[in-house]
Amino acid sequence: MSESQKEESGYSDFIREAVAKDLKEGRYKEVHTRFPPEPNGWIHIGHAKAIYVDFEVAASFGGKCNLRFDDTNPEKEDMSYVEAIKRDVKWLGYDWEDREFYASDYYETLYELARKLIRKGLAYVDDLDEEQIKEYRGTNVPDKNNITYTPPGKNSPYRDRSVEENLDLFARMRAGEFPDGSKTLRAKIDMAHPNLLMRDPVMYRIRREPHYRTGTQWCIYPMYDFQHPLSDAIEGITHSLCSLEYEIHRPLYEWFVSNCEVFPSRQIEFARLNLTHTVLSKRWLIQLVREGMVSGWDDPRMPTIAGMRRRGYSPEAIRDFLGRIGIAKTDSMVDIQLLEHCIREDLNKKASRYMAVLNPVKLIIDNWSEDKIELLDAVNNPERPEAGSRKIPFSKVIYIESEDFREVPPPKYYRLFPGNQVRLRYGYVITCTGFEKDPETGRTIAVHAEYDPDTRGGDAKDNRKVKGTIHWVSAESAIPFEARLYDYLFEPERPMDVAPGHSFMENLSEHSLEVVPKAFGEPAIADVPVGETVQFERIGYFCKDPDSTRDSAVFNRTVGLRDTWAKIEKKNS
RNA sequence: UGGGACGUCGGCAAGCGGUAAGCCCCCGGGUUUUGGUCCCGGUAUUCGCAGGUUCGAAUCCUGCCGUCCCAGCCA
Repeated sequence: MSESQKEESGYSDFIREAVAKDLKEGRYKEVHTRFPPEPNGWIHIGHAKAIYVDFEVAASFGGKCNLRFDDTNPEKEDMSYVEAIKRDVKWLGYDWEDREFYASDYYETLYELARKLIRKGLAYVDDLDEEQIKEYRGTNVPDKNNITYTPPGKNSPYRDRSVEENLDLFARMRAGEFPDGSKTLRAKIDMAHPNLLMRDPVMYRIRREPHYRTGTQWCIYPMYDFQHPLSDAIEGITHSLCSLEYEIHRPLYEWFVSNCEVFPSRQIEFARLNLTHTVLSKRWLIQLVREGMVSGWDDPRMPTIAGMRRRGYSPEAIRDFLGRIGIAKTDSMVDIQLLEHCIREDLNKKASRYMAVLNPVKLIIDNWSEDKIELLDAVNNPERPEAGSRKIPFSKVIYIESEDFREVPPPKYYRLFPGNQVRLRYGYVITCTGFEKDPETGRTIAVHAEYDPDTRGGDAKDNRKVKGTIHWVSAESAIPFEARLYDYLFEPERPMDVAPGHSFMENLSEHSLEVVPKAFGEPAIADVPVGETVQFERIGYFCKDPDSTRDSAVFNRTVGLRDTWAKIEKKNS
């Protein structure tokens, strides 16, 4: 949906509807959101949806969106992730201006707010260990095959310590007097609450782990539920948009807001993105990287922003996709074909056309003189005449795609076969006169044809119909390159649906990458810059990979062209 | 046998008491020097199910059923 349509149709999603209502009723005077990634991995298309929602909702109301690193777990976070996230958000087209924040910058304020809660008798230092906390919470009561959390929890014996003792203990926790895990600061809410998160949640834990930003300055770290609403408050966030799994955290979010008496941000939850044939969870992506199942975070098969960029996706196509899937509360699984449609649509308009042959077979034009080379005109982009044209050399021996020749044509095949006529794109109309086979393998090693001199450029002056047009590359000037043909990372639509005892790793596709070590391209491909996506006519879109060197190019297949012939052939078989 | 949410076409998703938008996929047909693009046409008598209210219900009420989330001192 375009911006103008959005305007016309009022607010197209429940979040904008709610925000508009808040503004109208005076609950907030402006809109201020935030994108709060944890710097513990590279961001993927699922985060892109959150970024899109956070930035675009704010923009719809003339508001701002902050970038805030939610870095309160020193064990997993580091600076390289911060840099990667910033680069990717920027690349997607979003600008947080000077509002780059870190939850770790709020540690001191957070600590003071925790003391405030202690003083109000709403927080206490607990000596229970991890196991005991779990036990006292009253969870883990199995029932048949289900699990029930019905039983109320029990109060910790340390729950009623005095304010003074709590203040003292908390200060000593900070000072490093107690070993890791020996004490926690807990909110005093209700151990019988039906919502488990409200059963005295942990606010601080002791962890002697250097933090990538604060170093060894702290040995106590705040937990998400305590830290997030307060970080939002510190930044004056009006709408704290997050995914559905935080719905159950909202009462806690509001408890901290009201008891700490801070700016009341409103948390609204929406469904996170799920995509077929891939996994969208940092935890699983990290596993793929660590176990070497992919070449890295930016492997073109990864649903990471960096992977998609390297694959050849454009930020425009990704944003278009994000706009089309909508924002709602229904758990959903979006067909990856919609993403592919978006990139094809974008690239169809933008990508320059070239000819390249992935699976070459020689075609010899017998009535063409031995050393004659002609330069022919080829249109750079039929969708954009202003993109101009280029010259491509034509000679006696050319390469064509082996699939474009059949000794015995299947029904409806209108490419090359003995006796048939076909047009060489931007070249001549030729007639197949024969072919040579390797006596040992039975494979076709060369095709013979004769050209019609009256068809230069591909136009048949008479009105004869030449149904087929095939691409080609002149052998004498062909530029060899490596093509990496990518396909879905996972075979099944839902890779996480695995039988008990099995891993999603078993669902990795065998043909997610097929390397063609020696494909041939027309001379002009040498000038394609790294990172640019082009179309190889009749094949698909390809992006020049950074692995390319001066004399050997690598092209990644972004996505193939729609292939109607493949469908017909499949139906006939 | 707890709590929180969600169920509209194969997949997303509008709809907000007045008689089921749109997009992707799929299937036909046309144009075409990419079997690409583009264009035209076809795809839910029905909204998880069952009742009820109403002149009128996907929209309101009641009850079922199904799916997801919550048992980190992760976020």
